[in-house]
Amino acid sequence: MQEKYLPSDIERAAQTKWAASQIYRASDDSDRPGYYCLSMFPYPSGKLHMGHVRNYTIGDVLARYHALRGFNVLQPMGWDAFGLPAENAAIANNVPPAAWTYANIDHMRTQLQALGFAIDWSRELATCKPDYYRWEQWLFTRLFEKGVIYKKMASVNWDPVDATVLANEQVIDGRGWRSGALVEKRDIPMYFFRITQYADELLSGLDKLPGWPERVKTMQANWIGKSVGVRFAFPYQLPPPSPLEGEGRGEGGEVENGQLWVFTTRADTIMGVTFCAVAAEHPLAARAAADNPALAAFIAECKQGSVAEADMATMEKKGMDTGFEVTHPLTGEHVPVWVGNYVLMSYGEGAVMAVPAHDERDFGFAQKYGLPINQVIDLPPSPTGGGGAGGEGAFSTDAWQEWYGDKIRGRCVNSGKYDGLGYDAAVDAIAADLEKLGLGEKKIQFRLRDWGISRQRYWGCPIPIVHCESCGDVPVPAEQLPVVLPEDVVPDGSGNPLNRRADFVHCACPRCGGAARRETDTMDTFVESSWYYARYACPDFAGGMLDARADQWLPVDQYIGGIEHAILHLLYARFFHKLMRDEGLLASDEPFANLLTQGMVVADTYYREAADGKKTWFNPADVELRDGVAILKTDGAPVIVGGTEKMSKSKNNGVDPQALIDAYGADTARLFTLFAAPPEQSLEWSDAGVEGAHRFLKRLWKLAYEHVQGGASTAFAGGELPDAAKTLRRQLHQTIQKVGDDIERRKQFNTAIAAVMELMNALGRLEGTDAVTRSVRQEVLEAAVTMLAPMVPHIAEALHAELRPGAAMAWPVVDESALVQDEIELMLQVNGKLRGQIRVATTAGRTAIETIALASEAAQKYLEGRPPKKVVVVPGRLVNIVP
RNA sequence: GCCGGGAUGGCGGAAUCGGUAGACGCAGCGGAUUCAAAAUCCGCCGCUGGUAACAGUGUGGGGGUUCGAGUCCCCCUCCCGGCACCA
Repeated sequence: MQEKYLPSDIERAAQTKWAASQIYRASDDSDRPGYYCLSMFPYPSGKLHMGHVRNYTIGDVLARYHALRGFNVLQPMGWDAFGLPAENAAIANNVPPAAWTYANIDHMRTQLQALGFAIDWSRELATCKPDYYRWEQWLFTRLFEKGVIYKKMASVNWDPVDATVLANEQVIDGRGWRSGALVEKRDIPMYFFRITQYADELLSGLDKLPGWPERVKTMQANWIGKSVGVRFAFPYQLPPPSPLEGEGRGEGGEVENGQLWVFTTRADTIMGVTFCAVAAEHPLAARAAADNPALAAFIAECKQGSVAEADMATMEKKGMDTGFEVTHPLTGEHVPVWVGNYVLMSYGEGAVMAVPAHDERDFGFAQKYGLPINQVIDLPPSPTGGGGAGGEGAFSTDAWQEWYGDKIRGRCVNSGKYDGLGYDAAVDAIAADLEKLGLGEKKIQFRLRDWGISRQRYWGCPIPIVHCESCGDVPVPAEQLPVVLPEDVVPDGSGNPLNRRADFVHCACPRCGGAARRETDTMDTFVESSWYYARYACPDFAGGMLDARADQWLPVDQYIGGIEHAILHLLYARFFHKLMRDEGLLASDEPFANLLTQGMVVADTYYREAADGKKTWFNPADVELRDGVAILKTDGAPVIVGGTEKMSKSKNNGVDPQALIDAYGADTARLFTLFAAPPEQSLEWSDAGVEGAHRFLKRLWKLAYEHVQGGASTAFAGGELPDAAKTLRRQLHQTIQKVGDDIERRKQFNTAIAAVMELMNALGRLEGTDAVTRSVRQEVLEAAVTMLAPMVPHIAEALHAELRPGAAMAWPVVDESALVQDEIELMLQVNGKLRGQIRVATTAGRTAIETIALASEAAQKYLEGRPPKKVVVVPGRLVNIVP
C-alpha cells in the first residue's frame, strides 16, 4: 500500500476500473428494486460551475448509497442543449450555436467523468439532436390536433433598433441590452399550451406528493392561484362611433355587446365601486383613444417597457380617464372607465372593478387621481369598544389601514339590502342578484396562464407547423418528422435567421401540396426539459416517444435540482407528464416522487459601468480585496461590488471547480461541497475550508495505512473488549445509525461527514496493538470507508481494496448490542439554567432520578433547604428543578 | 410590488420531536517535532468580569407563550430565490 495519499493516481485508477466494468449501467431487467436518481441536466454553457458540482455530487451520494444497499440504480445524464446563451456566444465569436454547443458538451462530459459520478453514460441525450426533438414535435402535432395547443396574440419585448424580440433578461432598465433602444411591447401570434385546462389537477396533485418540500408545493399552489370569485359585467352604451374603428382582439372585453366584464374575489365590496380600470391593450381603451389623442399617447406610453411582471408590479401606478362611463349592474350608477398601466391584459378579463375603500392598490390610485372613496365594509363593534370606528381607528380616506381589506371580520355597510352581511353571505347574495340580471355568475379563476411556447429565435426546436394560404396552419405529418433545424447558421442578433433560410422556409403544404411557408419560430426550451426524464428510460427507442421501459422506471424516485426551478420547470414537467399520460404514453400521474431542492451556490458579483450604462461583469477569481476595496487584478483599478447572487454566466460570478479538482482531486472537491452546507441551504462560495476537507482525506489514508502496515486483520466478531475499544465500538455503531439516517431520511450530508470525522478522531486516540483491539480498528475502518464511499468514492475504493482485498463493499449493519450503556449523564437545571450534571443508571426511573437530582450538590446550593416547587424530568436528557 | 425562503462565534455550519447553544471544519493563538521551513501531532479558542473556581450574558431587532425557546406565536429589519422569453 502507498504510504502517501495520491488523489490523481487513485482517481484515475478507480475511474478506469469503473468504465471498464460498466458497473454504472442500469439494467432494464433486474430482480433488484429499481432506484431512479435524477439530477437536473445542465445547460452546456462551457464549463462546469460549482452549482453543477454541488447538484451532481448530491445526486451521486444518493445514487451510490442506494447501490450499496442493493438497488438497481439508474443515474443518467444529458444536455439541455437549446437556448439563448448559444446565440449570444455565436454573436460574440461568430461560431454556429450548434458547433459551440457540441464543443461545450464534450468538455463538460470530460469534467463530469473526472468527478467520478456513477452515471450510466449509455443513456446520454442532447435535446438539440433530431432523434430527441422529433418526438417533441410529434407530440406537438398530436396536441395541436386535439386542441391542447392553440394560437393567439401575445405581447413580447420588441427592440425597434435590432428589430428583434428580446428575452426579459435582455431588457435592462427598459432598454435593449445591445442596442440601448427603448423596448416596446408588441403583439404577435404565438402557440400556447392549454395548461390552464390542467390547473385543477396540477393543484390537487400537490397533495399526492409527500416527498416534495412544503415550500415548493406552497409556491406552486400560489402560482396556480385558484380563487373563487364573481365574473360580472358593467353594461354600457358607446358614444357615437368614431370614424376610426377600434382594433378588437377577441380576448377579454367585448366592444360589440356593450358589456365590460370583470372578475373579482371581493364581490362583497361591489357597492363601493367608484371606477373601473382597463388594461392599455383592452379594446375599450383602443376605442376611446381613437378620438382622444392624449389617451392614445398615454396608451402608447403604457406599451413602453418590458412585459416582465416584476417590472409591471413595481412601476408607478398611472392611469387616465377614457371619458367613457359604464353602468353599475346593481345600482345603475354611472361609473367612469380609466386606463390603468397596472391592469394586466393577460390576467382575467383585462379589466377590473375598483373599490378604493377596500383595495390597497385602488386606494392609492384613487388618492392620486382624486377619485371618490366610498366605504362599504366596516368591522363589527368589539366588546372592548373597538370596531372599525373604534379600536383600530375610524375609516378615513386619508390613509390606508389594514382592516379596510379584512374579508374575515368585515361586514357590509352603505350597501343597501346587503348591509350587515359578512363576506360569504354577501358574495352569495350579490352573485345571485347578478345572475338574475344575466350580468354575472360565480366563477373559479386561476392566476395560472396558458403557456406560450413560441420563440422568435433560431437555436431551438422548430415548431412543426406549415402555413398554407388555403389550408391555414397545418401540422407536419408524423412521417415527415423531424423538422430538422439547420446547424450551420450563425445568428447576428437581428431577428431570427431562419426567416432568411429559403431552404428551410419554403416547403409544400402537407395537406394540399401547394407552396407553403414553414413556421420559423422555435419552442421554449422548457419544453425539452419537461420530458427528458422519461426519455432516459428508453433513449434508444426509434419507434416512438417512449416505450414500456418508461413506466418501469417512472416516476423518478429522487429528483435533485436547484430551488430556482421550484415553479416553472417543475410545473411544466408535471403538466407534460399528464399530457403524455393522456396520450397513453405513461401510466403514472406525477413525474417525480421525491424532490430535493438544493440551495443556490452564490458568489459576490463585480462590475464596471460604461458611460452608456452598459455593465461589464468580472469574475471573482480576477478580483481581489485590498483594504476593503475591490480591485481588478489585471489593471489594479477598482470595480463596483454588486450583490451576492446565484452563480451565472450573465453576472460572470461562477467559480470554476476545475482548479479545485486539479489541485486536490475530485474527492476533495466533492467532500468540500457536501461538507460546506446542508443541501437545501444556499452555499456562499469561499475557498476557505477546502484544505480541511483535503486534510481529512489524508488523515483517513494515514489511519488506514498504519493499520494495514500492522498486518492482516479481520473485523471484530464478538467477545470481551477493553473499555476503550468498547467505547469506540459504541461510537462506531452510533455513527452507522446516524449516517444512514442522515443520508436516507434527512438528506443532510454535512452532519454525516462530521460524524465520521469524529469517529476517525476517536480512532486516532485508540491505543493498543493486541489482536482484539486491532480487530475493532479493522471494523471501524471498513465501516468508515464504506460510509464515506457515496461521498468520496475513489479513495473509498482504494482503501477498501487494501482493507479487504477482493471483497465487495456492503453497507455496514448496526450492532444493537454495541449501543447498550449502563450509565448516562443527565443535565441538571435549576430554574431552567444549567447548574451541573448527574450520573444515573440507564434503567433509573423518574423518582430515582429525582432523588439523585435533589441530593446533588448543585441542587442543595440553590434550594438552600427549601422544598422544590416543581421537578421536571426529561428521560435521557435533563432534570429541571424549580425552587 | 407579489409569492417562497433565510439570518446562530472572526468564517462555513451543528443542535433531528420545545430540553447541555456553538458538534465538525476553517482561520487564529500557544506548544512539540525540524538546522530551518512545509507537512504532521498536542492544547486553547462566543462575549464581559475574575488568577481561578465561577458568575453574568449571548442565536438579526422588539414583544409573547412555557419549568425551559435558536426551535412555537405576533410585529419589524436586512439578505436570497421566483415572477411566466436566463436556465
